[in-house]
Amino acid sequence: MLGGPEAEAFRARPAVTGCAIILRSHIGHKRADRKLSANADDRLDHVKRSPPMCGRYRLTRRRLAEIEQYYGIDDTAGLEVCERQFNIPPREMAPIVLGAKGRRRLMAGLWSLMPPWAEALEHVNKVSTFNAKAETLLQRPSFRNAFLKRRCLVPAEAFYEWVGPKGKKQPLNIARRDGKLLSMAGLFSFWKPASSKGRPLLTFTVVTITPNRWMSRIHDRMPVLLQDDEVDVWLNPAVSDPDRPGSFLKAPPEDFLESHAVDKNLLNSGLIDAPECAADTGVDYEPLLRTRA
DNA sequence: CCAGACGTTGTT
DNA sequence: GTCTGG
DNA sequence: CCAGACGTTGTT
DNA sequence: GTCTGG
Repeated sequence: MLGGPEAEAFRARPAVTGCAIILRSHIGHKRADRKLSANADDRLDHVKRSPPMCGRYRLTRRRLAEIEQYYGIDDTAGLEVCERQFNIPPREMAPIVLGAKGRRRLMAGLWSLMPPWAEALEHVNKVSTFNAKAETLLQRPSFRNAFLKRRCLVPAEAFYEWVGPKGKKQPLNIARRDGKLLSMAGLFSFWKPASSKGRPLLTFTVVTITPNRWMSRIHDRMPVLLQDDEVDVWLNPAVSDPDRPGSFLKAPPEDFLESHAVDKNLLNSGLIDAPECAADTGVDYEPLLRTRA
């Protein structure tokens, strides 16, 4: 797997882009239909549209071999469309681990879950679906069936989180203390427009939970980070405790993670995808952390 | 019943 | 498709 | 997630 | 303020 042709394709991404660019050109192309829902949106004053958490992370190609080894991947597909590595934002393509039928596949997916009834990719510009709250997975039409039947892993070297007041936001790199890969709990779907005869688009979301004590200094949500022995259970719903399907949706141990400051000029815009995004700037962010109640 | 939403969490 | 709001 | 834009026409 | 783009 280490030096296979697909691995090569993954490393040497083509100059001419694939789906990602096509997707981007589709998303946001049509805006006329927003007028139709404007009145309805105005009435939803209890549903605020705001940025969710866990909205940026890192997964680099140089660790592909480790990814394959760590998850026991026996097949990879379409990874060349994953353009981002060091600074991956929502609605970009990124690799996820599917565990269907005992096989572990690493496939490129769009970071924003498309529900089956969505008519067009613009859906993800109207309804935020790149995070899903663990507490309400069974209640949300957008996530319920995916939670019951279509779970995945979202592998990450680190995720980024911001601390401090608006205008002075300081990004932090949050990773495992032991240096291993993070396994964020995810849900996936294969989506295509009703009229389309093309190949469906794989899409995914990252499940979030209330944070542990360590993480609560930084934020009031965190991604569900599966422990090594929870990965199989998550991927295979049939094995999950049927009475408490979400019993392993919990925050990790207090000593699981570590953090360091990263360059806000590189991270904040979302445009830059460079190796330096991971570098510790040495900035003292302690004063920016939340004071616990 | 029909119409319309369907989602996240920060900040003041 | 399924749920909520009216 | 944050940064940065924020617009129009017609027609079926 | 709210949406899109990356």
